[in-house]
Amino acid sequence: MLFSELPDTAFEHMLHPIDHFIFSPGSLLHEAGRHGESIFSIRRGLVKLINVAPAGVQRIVRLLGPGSSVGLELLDGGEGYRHSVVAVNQVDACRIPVATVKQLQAEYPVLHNQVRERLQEQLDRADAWIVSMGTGPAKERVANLLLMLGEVSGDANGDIEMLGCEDMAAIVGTSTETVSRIIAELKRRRLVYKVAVHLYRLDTEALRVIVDQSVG
Amino acid sequence: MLFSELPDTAFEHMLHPIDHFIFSPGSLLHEAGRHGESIFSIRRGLVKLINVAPAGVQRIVRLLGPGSSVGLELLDGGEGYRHSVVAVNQVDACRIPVATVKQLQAEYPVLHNQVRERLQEQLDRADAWIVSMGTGPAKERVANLLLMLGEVSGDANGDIEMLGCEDMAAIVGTSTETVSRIIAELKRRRLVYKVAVHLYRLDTEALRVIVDQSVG
DNA sequence: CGAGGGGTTGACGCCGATCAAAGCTGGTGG
DNA sequence: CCACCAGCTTTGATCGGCGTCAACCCCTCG
Repeated sequence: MLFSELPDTAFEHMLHPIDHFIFSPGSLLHEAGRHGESIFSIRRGLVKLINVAPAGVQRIVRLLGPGSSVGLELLDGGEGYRHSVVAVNQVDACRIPVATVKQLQAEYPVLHNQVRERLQEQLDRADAWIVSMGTGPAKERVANLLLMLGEVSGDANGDIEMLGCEDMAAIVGTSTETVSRIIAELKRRRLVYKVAVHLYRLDTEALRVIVDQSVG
Repeated sequence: MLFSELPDTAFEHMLHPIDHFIFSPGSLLHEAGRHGESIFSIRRGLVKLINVAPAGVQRIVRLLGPGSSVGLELLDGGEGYRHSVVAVNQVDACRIPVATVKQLQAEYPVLHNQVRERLQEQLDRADAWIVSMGTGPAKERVANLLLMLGEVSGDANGDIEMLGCEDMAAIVGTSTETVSRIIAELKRRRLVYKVAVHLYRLDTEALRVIVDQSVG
C-alpha cells in the first residue's frame, strides 16, 4: 500500500475522504485525458492501462496488480489521466484524493519516497515491456506474457486468470488469430492447462525455454 | 536542470562535488547492473538507454536529451543502474552524487517534486515508445522515430543528427536492412535530405502523413 | 592509397496479417 | 431446466511484409 510507512495518526484530521471501491471486470476506473482528483491504490485484482492511439487501434502498455498505484500523474497538476484504466477481473481499490496525497507528503516526507518508488517500479515495468512484448517472434512474446501474468497476478499456486485473445493481442502487438493459434498450441502441448473456469496453470519451466529460444 | 528551482545558497556547504563532464560520441556514461554513485543531468546532446536482453540482442528503450536526468533509479538504493547509457553525439552533462541529491531533498522538499516530474516524464516517454515504436508497419515506426528525433534533439531549424542504421533498428525493432531500405526511400522521395555532414532536415508534414497512414 | 566498417541492394523464404467460416461456451429468457 | 443466441475462440487458405543471406558499394580513416 501507498501509505504503509505512515503512522495511523496521519489520517485523523484528513480533509478529504479515502474511499474503498470494488470494480467489476471490464469496468472503467478512469478515462485517458479526463481531468480527475483521484489516485487509486490497487489492493486486489488486475487492471490494464490503455494508450489510445489516434486510430481506433488501442495498445495496452501496462498491467498493474496489488500494491501498485494508478493515476500518480495527477500529482503533476493540470494534465489529466494519461491512460484509460480498465479492471481485468474483480478489482479491489482505494480511491485517494490528490489533495490528500499532497497534504500527507508535506507532513510526512517519507511519502515522497513511496511515490517515487512506485513511479520507478512502473518505469522499470515499462522498459521490460518494451523489450519482452516488442521483440522477437510472436510465440516468445506470448510465452513472456503468460509468465508475467503468473508473477503479477498469480495466486499461491501460480495459477492465472486467462485474458481474452483481444487483450493479449493488444499487449503483444499481433492479431487475435495469431494469439489464438499460439495459445491453442500451448494447450495442446500441455504447457498451459485449465484447472477451473478461467483459471489456468502454467508449465513455467517449459515456457521459459520458449522465451529463451532465440538466445540459443 | 534538476536544480533549477533551488537557491544558489543551496550549494555552499556541499559535502560532495558536482562535476561537469563532456562525453564524446559512443562513450559510455554507465553500464547496466553496475553499482554507482552518480546521477547525470544532460545539458546538451543525446544519450541512448539500452536494455541488454539475455541474448546479445540489445534494444534501445529511450532517447534522452537536454533537461533529462539519467540514473535516478539509484535513489532507490542497492540496485545499481538499470540500463547501459551511451552518448549518441557529443554530450555535455553534470555528474551529481546520489548523496548530494538526498541531502538537498531533505533541505529543499521542492526537489522531491523535480525528481518526480522527471520520472513521470520518462514514464510518459516509455509509454509513447511502446505504442509508436512497437505498433504498425516498419515504415510508420521509422517515420515516427525521425519525428521524435526532431522533437527531442532537433536544433532551431529542426535538423537532426542522423543515427546509424543499427541504432535505428534497435529502436524500432527491425533488421538494419529494413531500416536502410526505408531511409533510402525517404531520401529518394526527399522527405529527408542532407544539409551538412550527419545533419539532415525533415519534411515534417509528409512524415506525419506516413505516421497516420493506418489511421486513414 | 589501401583497408575496413557501414550503408545499399537483390533474391528468397517464412512468419504472421487478413479474410472467411465454423465450433464453443457462457449467459439469458422462456 | 433447457434451448437459443451472441460473442469469442478455433481453424483454414492466401498473400504481403520483413528477416535473412549474400554481394557490392561508398565513404572514412589510417
